[in-house]
Amino acid sequence: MSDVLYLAIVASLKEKIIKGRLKPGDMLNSESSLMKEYSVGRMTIRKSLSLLSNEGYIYSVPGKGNFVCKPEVDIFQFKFNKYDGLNTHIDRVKLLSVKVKIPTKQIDRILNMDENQKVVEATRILCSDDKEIAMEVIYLPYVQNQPVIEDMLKFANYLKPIEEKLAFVLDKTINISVTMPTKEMSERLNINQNEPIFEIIETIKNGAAHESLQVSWFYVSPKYLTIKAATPKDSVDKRIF
Amino acid sequence: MSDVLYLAIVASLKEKIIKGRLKPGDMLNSESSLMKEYSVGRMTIRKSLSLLSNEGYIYSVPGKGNFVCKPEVDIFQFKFNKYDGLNTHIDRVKLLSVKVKIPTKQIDRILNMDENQKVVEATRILCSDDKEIAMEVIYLPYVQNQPVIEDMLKFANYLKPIEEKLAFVLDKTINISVTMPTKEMSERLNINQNEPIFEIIETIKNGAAHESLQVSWFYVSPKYLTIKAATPKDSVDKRIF
DNA sequence: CAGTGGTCTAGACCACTAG
DNA sequence: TAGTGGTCTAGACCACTGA
Repeated sequence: MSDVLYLAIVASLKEKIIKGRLKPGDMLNSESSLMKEYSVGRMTIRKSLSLLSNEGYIYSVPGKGNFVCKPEVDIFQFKFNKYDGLNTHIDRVKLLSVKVKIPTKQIDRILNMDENQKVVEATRILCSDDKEIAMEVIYLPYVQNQPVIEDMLKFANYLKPIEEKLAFVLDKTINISVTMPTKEMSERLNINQNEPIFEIIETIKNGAAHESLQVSWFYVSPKYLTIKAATPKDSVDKRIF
Repeated sequence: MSDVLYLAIVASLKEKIIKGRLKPGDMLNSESSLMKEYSVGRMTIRKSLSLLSNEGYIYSVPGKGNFVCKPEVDIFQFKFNKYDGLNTHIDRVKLLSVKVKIPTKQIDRILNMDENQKVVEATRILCSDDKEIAMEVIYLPYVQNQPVIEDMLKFANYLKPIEEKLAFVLDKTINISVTMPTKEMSERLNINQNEPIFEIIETIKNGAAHESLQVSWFYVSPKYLTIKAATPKDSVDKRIF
């Protein structure tokens, strides 16, 4: 198979699992048995088991042994970005309004605000090729002496610098649902009032600081968005050891 | 921090990355430097680096060094199953029709069928609490002398046994979009013809055998489905070594 | 060429599990 | 008590990189 010992062992064990000779819940042979079976040192066996574990095939219980996982077949992954993930390219942003408001209870709960802290509410239209294709309402905590936020909000993906800076600790969640456009939306986005639109609620948090950065409501016609998701592949070739 | 050496080193390096003292693209100190820096053996350092690599913080280039990743902030993960992932519970299935047909070009391409092979087209209604809430059209390759497929299709999640058997090699993809119901659907599902519905196209393949098992069109009202997705957490506590 | 990461071994001690 | 996996060390050889 492979000229790398631990990969050959991985392939061999994986085959046993896939072919069903090892079933979910079954215990693998002990590491010392496997050492003899494959005529290798312990660390080589452990490297193989480690790879299988990372790929979701097995898990280990200290003092007992290594076991085949009960597989999960309903996990999907997809890549999505409001600003460059649509079927068309955003080339202009119209900033409709920027207001400082007292947050509603819902916003307050989501953003986990301080007492009496206000929010900035920004409403924007995203355009592609001079057509208005999406609308979003953004809420972010208002901090006094903030840098000129309005200039910032004129950029479609104004969070990009922050995202790059905080990338390793960013927690994002999105809720995707469907509604009918309000009158304003249907006029703005030039769609029929009985054509459905996606409603995507996105929250962005700094997971390390447990601090909410933003929540937004994003509306776009299904014309411009399809969610394509797939079961994740084995995390290939990750460095172990 | 931690009484386990490699975890303490992971935490230390992770902090440097999060705090920005190590930026994307930067090279980490070499393994031998890190050995001296933390006063541990090489394998301990490598175990730490391995964990960081698995969690997407770093990658390594043989002959050069270990580098901080350019982070990916737009990957989302969610769990979804047509049959137990809705806002309500499916408790009955009405099998409307099962036909053997010559596949359309689209189906033929998706299922990658043999010449002249036919498909089974099954149409089903999924009910919850005696309301008809979802409709699906399933296509699967027709093989002669097949076991009584109609009995099977009366079970909502009739693929479950196959999924469990093939779990480790199953590739699923779903496309989520939105349309308006056809006349039949709106009558069947008792929804207004100008209420939108989710259209979910799912393909299921055996990734090991490169064999397509099924493709289906699934229709459900947004009332019963919201997609909730989030950025994946660090793959916690995976066994390495 | 020296330095880097990749693979692999042999051996050690520990905490945990089960009979 | 014997066996299991978890952690850690010291040392070896390799292929690859860049000066």
